[in-house]
Formats: sequence, structure tokens, C-alpha cells
Amino acid sequence: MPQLNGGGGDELGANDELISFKDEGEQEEKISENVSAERDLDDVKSSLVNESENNSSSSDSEVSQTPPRADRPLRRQQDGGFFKSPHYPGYPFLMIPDLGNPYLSNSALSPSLYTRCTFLLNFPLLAIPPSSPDKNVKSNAGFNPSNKVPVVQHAHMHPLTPLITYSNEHFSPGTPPAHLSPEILDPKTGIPRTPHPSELSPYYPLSPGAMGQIPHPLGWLVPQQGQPMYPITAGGFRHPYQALAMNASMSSLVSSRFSPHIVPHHPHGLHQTGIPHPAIVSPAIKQEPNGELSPSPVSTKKEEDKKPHIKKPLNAFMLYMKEMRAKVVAECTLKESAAINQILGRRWHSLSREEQAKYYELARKERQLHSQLYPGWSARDNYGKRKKRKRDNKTDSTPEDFSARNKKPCVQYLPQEKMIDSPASSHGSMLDSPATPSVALASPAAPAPTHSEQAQPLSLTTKPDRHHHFPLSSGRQSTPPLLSRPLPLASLHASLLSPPSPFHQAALHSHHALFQSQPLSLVTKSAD
DNA sequence: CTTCCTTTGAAGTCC
DNA sequence: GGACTTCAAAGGAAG
Repeated sequence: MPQLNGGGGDELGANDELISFKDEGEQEEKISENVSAERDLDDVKSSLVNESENNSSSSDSEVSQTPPRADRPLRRQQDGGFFKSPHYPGYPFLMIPDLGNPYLSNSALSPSLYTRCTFLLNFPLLAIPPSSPDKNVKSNAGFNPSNKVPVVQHAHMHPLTPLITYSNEHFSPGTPPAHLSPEILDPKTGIPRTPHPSELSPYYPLSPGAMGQIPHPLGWLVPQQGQPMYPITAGGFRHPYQALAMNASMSSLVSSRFSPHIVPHHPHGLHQTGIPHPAIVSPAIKQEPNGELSPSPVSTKKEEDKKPHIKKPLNAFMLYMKEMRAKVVAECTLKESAAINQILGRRWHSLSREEQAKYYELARKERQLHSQLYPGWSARDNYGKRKKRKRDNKTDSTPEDFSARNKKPCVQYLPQEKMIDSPASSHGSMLDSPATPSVALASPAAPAPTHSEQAQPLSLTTKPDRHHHFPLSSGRQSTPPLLSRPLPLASLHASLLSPPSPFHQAALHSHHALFQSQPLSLVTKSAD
């Protein structure tokens, strides 16, 4: 359990330490790679175009390509993939695929597999000279080349803010009241108390003045207009969270902002705290999506069934996924979450320490808040709520078992290579928490992508067998990953697996500039 | 309609 | 304390 910041702002210092080592070579490497990437861009483009044109008669040697859907790129442009995710925090620019990154040249992706990725075609931003990312950021802040990029963005919007939301619909980049800073409940007394400065995240070093401008990191707690958004039904509010009590005028606001799913109108829909936290998913409500919450005649349900389902707080990776999914989906025609998640998993490993640290910090706050909202909640409460997942193939999984379980053979996937190791798997996720910078510093920068992936066979399904490097890590992956259903992963553009591009770094730069007093060396370098 | 897939991390259980 | 299990999100695919 990550401890709270012990030393008031120490984490910042820690982050600085983290940052100092970071990307010294990586960023330069990226830059140089980008140079060469430009050189390859034409090839990539032409390759992409050619294959896009020809993929209707895709080669039979290709890896299980799903039938090409000519409508995909067009449709995506029409419906606007980015807007599909209302929470998408986005940066005011596109993440330009790092064509020179090791994933491109080293990954399991064949260039011929770009076919399903249309981002190059969809994002004319690629034509923008990469010389001045900052300029691009500004100049493109309101530019929406394909109606896929959110152009309306609060100037001070925290890129990660929406991640805090348990449900997208709760988030609104409004201006939170300063009094809604994370309220700390004394775990013993249950009495709200002002959080000690050391308990506040370094990522939200918000002065009281700044609080009025920057959306609350815990967005779901903060409504538009700076009003608390806890819906209170009559007598429903009996949470010790007194400081979060809302005035009566909120109910109307809440009613308009919350769907019936979220704003239950009967006591059963409320968590025992009286606060319909977005993490709460009431089974009863789920059953009546139209909002008719009339007491079920079948009230014979067990008390447990009536309990709202309090979801687990999202971990760092989940938060990252929520943010990045839309981007990946927008950049690629792939829609299968399983495939997207593989990409995201790799990109996660490719994140720098401080980038991951942000999510770890957010996740820590999530857990903290979650534990405050639901003091008695335990992850165990949700055990068994889901259907029993089929047993992991890691245990006594024999080839027979595997083939029996899986409907499709994965013949096209090469045998799992032991060395397949995602770039950052060298320790990336082992970065438990920013609170333990010493551990994080123990080994050099995560990304160092490479050698191992260079030899990686043509398969994206080769999930890094971290076990080889982290015998202490979860045994979940103790056996080579087996793919039961061949996903068209190989058709992903390698760049989707790449670490954030310099443009992304620039976004982080902007972000940090807004939210941190100290500049990050990493972005400073990248700005060069 | 339900389950699977896939990812990482947190937290739970079991030995 | 290590190994293992479950669940969190997501949405297309498959049964």
C-alpha cells in the first residue's frame, strides 16, 4: 500500500530525481529516430496507401486479417472516433506516431500490417514539420483536421482529470470549488479533516487560487458550475462526509446531469453512504435502464443483491487505459478491446517513469478516495459478482487443454519466444509507486525498447513474459501467453505501440507547466 | 444475451 | 511471504 507522501512535496523532489535520469538518451534517440522516421515516412505512407488499396485482395500469407472494411476509415471520420469518448481529455494536438521508434523497426509488426491503421490518412498533421512542437500545439489547438480531435478544451484542463471519473458522464471540466479539495477522513474517527499537505498529491499542487481554475482531479466529485454534484435524495445523505454536503439546489443539477442509472430515486440505489459514487452500479438499476425504479415485486432478493455494486478503484494502468484508449482507437481501425489493450499494455511499458508515476499517483488517490467513500468496502465484496472466468491457462495448461478450450488455433502465431520482453518490462510496471522513488531509480529508464523486440517474431500476441525478468511478479503470466482467438493484432501499426511522441511529450510539457512549478527536464530536452 | 479476450495493478485468498 | 485468483475498463467477436 503506497504510503502517503511523507514529506510534503517530497514527491516532487522524488520526481525530479526520477526525471533526471530519464530520457537522457531516450529523448535524443527519439529525436534522431524521428529524423530517420521522416525519411521513412514516405515509404510508410505509400505502403499504407498501397496496401489499403489492395487489402481487399490481401495476401494469403497475411496473418489472419479480418476482411477489409472499406467503410471503416470513412465511417470513422464521420462519426468522429474521439468524440465517441466523451471523457477524452486529449491534448490539443494529435499524437504523432513515432515512426522511428523501435517498435516500428523492431516490433513484430510487418509493414504490410499497416493496412488497418488509417491514422496516417486521417491525420494530415503528419505533414506538419516536427521542428516546433510547441508551436504546433498552439497552432493546432483549435484545429481539427478530421473532426476527430477535441478542439474545445479547457485551457487548464488536467489531461488526466477525467480519469478519475468512474463514469464518463460524471465528468465535466468545470471549475471546482476550492473547498472540494480532497477531503480526508480520519480513518479512525471518520471525521473529515483537512488533508495534510503531505497527503496532497504533488500532481495537484494547487494553490487556493489555482483551484478555481483547474478542474478538480477527482472530477466525478465536482460538477459544473463549481457546485458539488452529489445527488441527494430526500434524507439520502447521511454520509459522514459532511464537508461534501451539498446544498439543496444541487438536486436539480444532479438530476439533469445524472442519468437514471446514476441517480437512483430510491434508497436502494444509493450506497450506504448516501453518495451515488460513480463506482456504484446498482444491479437493480441496471435491470431497469429506463429509470423505472419501482420496487421490484420480487423483493425476495437477498440483501446482498440489493447492495449496490461498488466497483474497484481503477489502478494506474486502468486509468491510463481510459485516457489512451480513445487515442489508440482513433489512430487505428482496430476496435477489439483485446487488441487495443495489448497496444496499451505495451505503451504503458514504454511510458517514462514520471508518466507512469502520474497514473500511479492518480490511482493512489483513487484508492484513497474510494476507501474514504466506502470505508467498509473490500475488493472481496466483488468476488463472485462476475461470472467465473475460465481458468487461466497458466496453471496446468497443457497443449491439449488449450486447444480444447480455444475454438481457433493460433497457427499463425509463432511459438512464444522467451525473450519477448516489452521494452519497459525491464521494470516499468514494477514501479510500484512514486512514493518509492528509490526503487524506481534502481534501474535505468524504462523504455529502452529493443533488442528483445528486435528479434520478436511476427506476432503481437507475444505478451512479454515478465516472469523471466520478474520472478517475483505476479504468477499470472508464468506460462507463455496463449492466444485463443487470433486477434488481428499484427495489423496494428507499430507506432501504436510506441512511446509517446515528441508531440505527446510536448503535451506533457504543457501539462506540467500548468500543474507543476518545476519544469521537467524531460520535456525541456524534448523541446529542444 | 452472455462470455471471452487482453492488458496491468491492487487486493484478496491460500498454503 | 510467495503463489495464485479475482476484478477493475473496454467493446468487438463468438457462442
